[in-house]
Amino acid sequence: MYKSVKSFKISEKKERLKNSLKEKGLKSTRQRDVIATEFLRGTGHITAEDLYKKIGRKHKGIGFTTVYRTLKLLTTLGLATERVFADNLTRYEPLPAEDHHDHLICINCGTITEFENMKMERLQEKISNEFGFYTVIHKMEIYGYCKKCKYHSTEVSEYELNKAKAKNKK
Amino acid sequence: MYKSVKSFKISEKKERLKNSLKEKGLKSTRQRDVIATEFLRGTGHITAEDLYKKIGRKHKGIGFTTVYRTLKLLTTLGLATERVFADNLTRYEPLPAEDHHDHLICINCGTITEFENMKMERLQEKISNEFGFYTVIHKMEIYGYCKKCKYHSTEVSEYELNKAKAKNKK
DNA sequence: AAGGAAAATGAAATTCATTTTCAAAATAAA
DNA sequence: TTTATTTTGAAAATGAATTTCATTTTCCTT
Ligand SMILES: [Mn+2]
Ligand SMILES: [Mn+2]
Ligand SMILES: [Zn+2]
Ligand SMILES: [Zn+2]
Repeated sequence: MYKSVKSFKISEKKERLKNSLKEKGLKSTRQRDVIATEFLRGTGHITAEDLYKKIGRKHKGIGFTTVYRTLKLLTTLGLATERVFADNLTRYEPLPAEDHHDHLICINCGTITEFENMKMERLQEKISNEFGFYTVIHKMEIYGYCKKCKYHSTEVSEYELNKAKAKNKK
Repeated sequence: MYKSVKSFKISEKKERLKNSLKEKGLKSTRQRDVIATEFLRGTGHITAEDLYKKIGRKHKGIGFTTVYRTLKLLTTLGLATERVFADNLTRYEPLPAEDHHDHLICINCGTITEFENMKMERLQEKISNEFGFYTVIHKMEIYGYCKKCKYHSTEVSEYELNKAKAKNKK
């Protein structure tokens, strides 16, 4: 039977999750399976809140707390990573991604584009060394207008708008 | 009378503040003067909370809210800028600084070191362009162990410790 | 299969930095 | 002064993140 590359990777990760759980004396549950599956299927950069909503549409009775805790768990187990961009929300993306990467973030439409640049990595390391630093992680984000939004930037930024909405909600 | 370069710059900035206030129909107050002075004297990367405490020692009766609002005001007027590092606290530093700069942050002692690297700036711009982005700002932070802390990292991170303290306070 | 210990769940409560509210005080123009 | 406008600051509100705890579920052992 045909199997896409992506679904293969997902099942591989789910296998890894299952093993890690057993190894640590933790339990496999319906909730963890649903949450992990839905999360790993996604394109990443999702908040616990949004994943909770996404799941809520298809599956009944999975609480926000469990989604939140499962994302934390996946992070602990090396299957996810946390990202905090300028809107100060904690987002998660599946790991291991192709490789280390940084982000371009559109302040109009919120689109997040990933990039990887070895020259940049080496330069960062060089700078770090110059100051006698030992680098653990780095964060590199470029904020601006994406290709699509570049020429329409007289409108109110949807990204800013979302922040405003988030504030006014309820 | 002798005047240091730095105090000259501070009075220059305070002059600018005074003018901006008048221009916008805002008022000059004792609080704003004290807060601006104390802030501009500092080395930057200070939270509203810490500036409030620092001021509290010398001057009586300046509320946290006013410190908070004055830092926001200075930011609006282009005399300060907000920075949010991995501990998720909003810090402020005087502007205009020498130039645009990025940060090296020690995850052991919390020391923040500034650096400026033109090669890095150009490379970022190049990457942005490749994706058709129009760059507005960028964020580049390197987290690791500083020169001092590099060889003592078996101890509990003071940076982490502060986060813990912050949590347990009260 | 039961039994039982340990872990997981989820609604509700808590935390904590940030932001807003509002009544009283201060500022500055007339 | 007088008066309109702004500022102040204590207290309240906000909201995302985290914790609590009673109940339920898992899964290991008889
Ligand atoms: Mn990413
Ligand atoms: Mn700085
Ligand atoms: Zn866009
Ligand atoms: Zn250090």
